[in-house]
Amino acid sequence: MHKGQQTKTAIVDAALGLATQIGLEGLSIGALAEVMQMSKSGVFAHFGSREELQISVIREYHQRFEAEVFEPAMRSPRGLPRLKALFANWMQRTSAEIDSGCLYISGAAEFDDRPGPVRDALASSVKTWLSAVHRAVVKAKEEQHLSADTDASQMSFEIHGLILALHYEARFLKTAKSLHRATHGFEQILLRYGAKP
Amino acid sequence: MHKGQQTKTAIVDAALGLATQIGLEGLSIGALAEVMQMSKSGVFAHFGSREELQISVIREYHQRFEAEVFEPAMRSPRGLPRLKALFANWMQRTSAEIDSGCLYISGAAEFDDRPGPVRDALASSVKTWLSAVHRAVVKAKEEQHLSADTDASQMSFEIHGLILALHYEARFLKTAKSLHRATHGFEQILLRYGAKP
DNA sequence: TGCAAAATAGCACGATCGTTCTTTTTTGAT
DNA sequence: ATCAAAAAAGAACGATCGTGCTATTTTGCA
Repeated sequence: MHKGQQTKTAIVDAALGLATQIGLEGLSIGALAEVMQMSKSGVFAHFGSREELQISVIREYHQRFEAEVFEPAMRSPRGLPRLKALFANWMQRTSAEIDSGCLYISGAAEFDDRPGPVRDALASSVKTWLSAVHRAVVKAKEEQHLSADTDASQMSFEIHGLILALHYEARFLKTAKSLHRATHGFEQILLRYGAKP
Repeated sequence: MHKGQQTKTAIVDAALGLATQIGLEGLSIGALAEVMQMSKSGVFAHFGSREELQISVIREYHQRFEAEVFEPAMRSPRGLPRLKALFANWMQRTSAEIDSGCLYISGAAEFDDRPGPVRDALASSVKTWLSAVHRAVVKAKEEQHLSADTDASQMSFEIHGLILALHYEARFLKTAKSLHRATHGFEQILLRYGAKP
C-alpha cells in the first residue's frame, strides 16, 4: 500500500470525526488540515474537490454502519431473531451517536433540498439500509414470525420513527429514558404485528 | 408603528424563509440583504449580531407554529378530540414543510452539540411544544378516553417518532405514501392505548 | 544509489463571511 | 417647514472559504 493511500485513509477518518460533530456542510478543508497537521493543499490534493471529500466521508460512514449494524445481525437466524438483532444493533449505534452524531440524520437535514452528488450519495446509503430493514421484516413475515397481514412498509416506517425520536430527544433535548422509550416502543410494535413474546 | 419595526418584521419574515430552506447556519446576512434589496449593514443594524437574528427567526417560527398547530386545536373539546386535533394539525404542518423545511428538525441537527443562546432558544421552543402534546395525552387519560395504564411519556415519544419519520422519509427520501404511514401509525397508537375507534 | 513519480507544501486568487465605523438619507413630531 | 432622531447605506477590516498553480520534499522501484 502506497503512502498516499494510508494518508487518505487517515484524512477520511479525521474528516468523518469532524463531520459527525459539525455536519457535512461545516466540514472545511482548512480545519481538517489543522487536525491532520498538514497543509490545506496537501489535504485537498487527495480529493480534488470538497464535494469529493464529503462523498468519501459518506462512503466511509456507510461502510462502518454496515460492519457494525448490518453484518453482525446477519449472523442471527433469519426471521424475527434477525430483525431483533438489526434493531438492537441500530439502537446501540444510535446511542453511541448521541455523543458523536449521526451522519444519516444530520446529513438528511442539511441536504434535504440541496440537489447534487452529495445528496445522492447520502440518500443512496440510507435507502440501502432502510431496504435491508424492510427485507428483514418481509422475511420475518415469510417465516410466520409475524402475522400474515403485516404491512412491512408500515412496520419499517414505525421502527424508523423510533430511532429518529431516540436520536432527537436524547441528543438534542437530552431527555432521560429515551433509550428505554425506543426499546419499549419496539417491543410494542412487535406485539402489534403478532410476534410471540 | 415606526418604519423600523415594519422593516424588521419584513426582514425576519424573509430570514425565516431562507432559514427553513438552507438552515439556520446557512442563513447569511449578505444573502438576506440581497433578498430584501437592502445593504448588509442596514439589515445587520436591526439585530446587532447574527445570533440575535437567528434567535429572532426561531421566535417567529415558534409563534407561527403555535398559531397554526396549537391554538386551533385548543378549540376542540378536551381529551381525545383535542389530542387528535393536535396531531392532525401537526401532521398537516409537517406536510407543508416537506417543501419548505422544518426549523425544529433542521435546527436540532445543526445545534445538537453547539451550545449557546441559539440552541437554548430552539430547545426551549421545542420543549414547550412537546410538553403541550404530553399534556394533551395526560388530559385524554384523565377523561378516560385512553386506558388507565397509559404511559403518557411513552405515547408522546411514539407520536413524535411518527412525525420525524414522516419528515425524513417524505422530505429527504421522497418516499411515497409517507403521509399515510404517519396517519395509520397514529391510529394504531390510539388503538393500542385504548382509544375507542 | 539514482531518478522518475508521487505526495506534500507554499503561496496567491477571488469570494464571502460577520462586524465596525462613518456618512447619508429618511422619518415623524413639533 | 424645521430639525433632532432613526434608519439605511457605504466602505473597509480581518478571517476563512474552496481552489489553482508552482515548488519542494518524499517515496519506491530500477
